[in-house]
Amino acid sequence: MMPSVARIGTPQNQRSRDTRAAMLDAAWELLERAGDSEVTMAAVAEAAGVSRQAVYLHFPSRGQLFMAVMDHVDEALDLHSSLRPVWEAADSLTALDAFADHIARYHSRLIGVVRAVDRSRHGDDDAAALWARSTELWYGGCRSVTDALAAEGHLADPWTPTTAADLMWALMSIEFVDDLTGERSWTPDELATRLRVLFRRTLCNATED
Amino acid sequence: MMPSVARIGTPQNQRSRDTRAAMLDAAWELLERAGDSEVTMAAVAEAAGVSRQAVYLHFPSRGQLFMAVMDHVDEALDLHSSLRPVWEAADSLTALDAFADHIARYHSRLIGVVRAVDRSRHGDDDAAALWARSTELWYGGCRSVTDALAAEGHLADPWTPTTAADLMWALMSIEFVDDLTGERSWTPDELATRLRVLFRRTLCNATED
DNA sequence: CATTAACTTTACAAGGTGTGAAGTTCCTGT
DNA sequence: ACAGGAACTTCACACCTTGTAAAGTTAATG
Repeated sequence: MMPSVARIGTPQNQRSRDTRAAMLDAAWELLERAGDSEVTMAAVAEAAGVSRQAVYLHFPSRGQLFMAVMDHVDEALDLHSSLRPVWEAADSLTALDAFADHIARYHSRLIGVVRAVDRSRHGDDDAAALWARSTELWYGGCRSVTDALAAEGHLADPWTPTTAADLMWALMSIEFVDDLTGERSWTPDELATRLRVLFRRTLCNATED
Repeated sequence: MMPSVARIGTPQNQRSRDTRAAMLDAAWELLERAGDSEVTMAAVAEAAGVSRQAVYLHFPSRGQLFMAVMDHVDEALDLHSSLRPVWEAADSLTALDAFADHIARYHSRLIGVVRAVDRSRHGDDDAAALWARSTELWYGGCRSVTDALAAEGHLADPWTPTTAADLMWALMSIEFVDDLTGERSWTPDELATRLRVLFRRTLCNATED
């Protein structure tokens, strides 16, 4: 007989799979609507229509819940298809534009979740690990684009593939996107257009096509 | 006889002024060194060499303590002198460069404090008010620069004084500065140089002086 | 129809914020 | 010199959060 702790996160019958999804949806909805300090385990449980303890049957801690929400959201929003135009771009300048679009349109929908993971990353080692993994992934995307830019001779003067990737990575941070789409009320489309301008002018040699 | 609550924040004799400063310094030091969730009232008290309750004699809440630290830091770091080159610049392009320097050199020293105020801004109405005031001030600085750029005909095509100020304001956010100086290990000087490049190329017509 | 996973309810420990009140120390003014 | 009071300490408490524990209930499954 397995100890009950081994079941956490992997319940076996149908009933629980629904409940787990309900919890993730509830947490997601709460995170996008309220500040993450208001998204307590009790609030998530109530929004999902279960008891507070039931949440702990699926997620060992608050931080791990948020991590699961992040995976859930990546799947629900189809991260892979949002990035496809970047990888399938014919040339690096097109990839750069596609990356600006990805940041503006995808990241503006992750604000609550990513912020929650960020804030629970101190003290929760698993959340810290997920954060590191995400950061690496995101930075890797930037780096691919800047490497391509450099290879095609588009990278302008003071920049190296590394420093250019650093900048792009900082510009895809949640706070940056949230400041502009939230506080300054830019629409995702406006953000996309202006990020394209920023990337092309700041990082690339003047070709203006 | 005044009720004792009216004394909070304005003690009257010498002994307490020293203690208050010690608390502010202790909180500042802790905030720059540790994550803000570790900076508890007890930790601040211990670092300042007083009891936890003594902190409440000077600051009614954790949020208000952080607000006071922010004022304290602005004074200690001489905010006004850091901004002087911006206001005294002969032309708007020089002001823009000076603003990039200010962001890189000044904001990189505010990271812990500003983040703490940001995070205690939900639930603490006073912290929210201070945040709004700071935001307005910072945005006002950006707007002055972009207005000057527009007046002198330097503002490039898609930008208006408003949207350019929005962007500059987002680029002076703590997270952006922290991502680059912390995670990506840019020095403040490197950040200053690269922000100048970004601002000049993204926002200004090509004059390249 | 017995088993068992999933869920509920209740209880609790630990640690944070903020309030309250009594006691101590030391400055200050008369 | 000494009374008053401001600043601080200590102890105690209410309330909220996370996370653990255990016993009871429901319902799917074999």
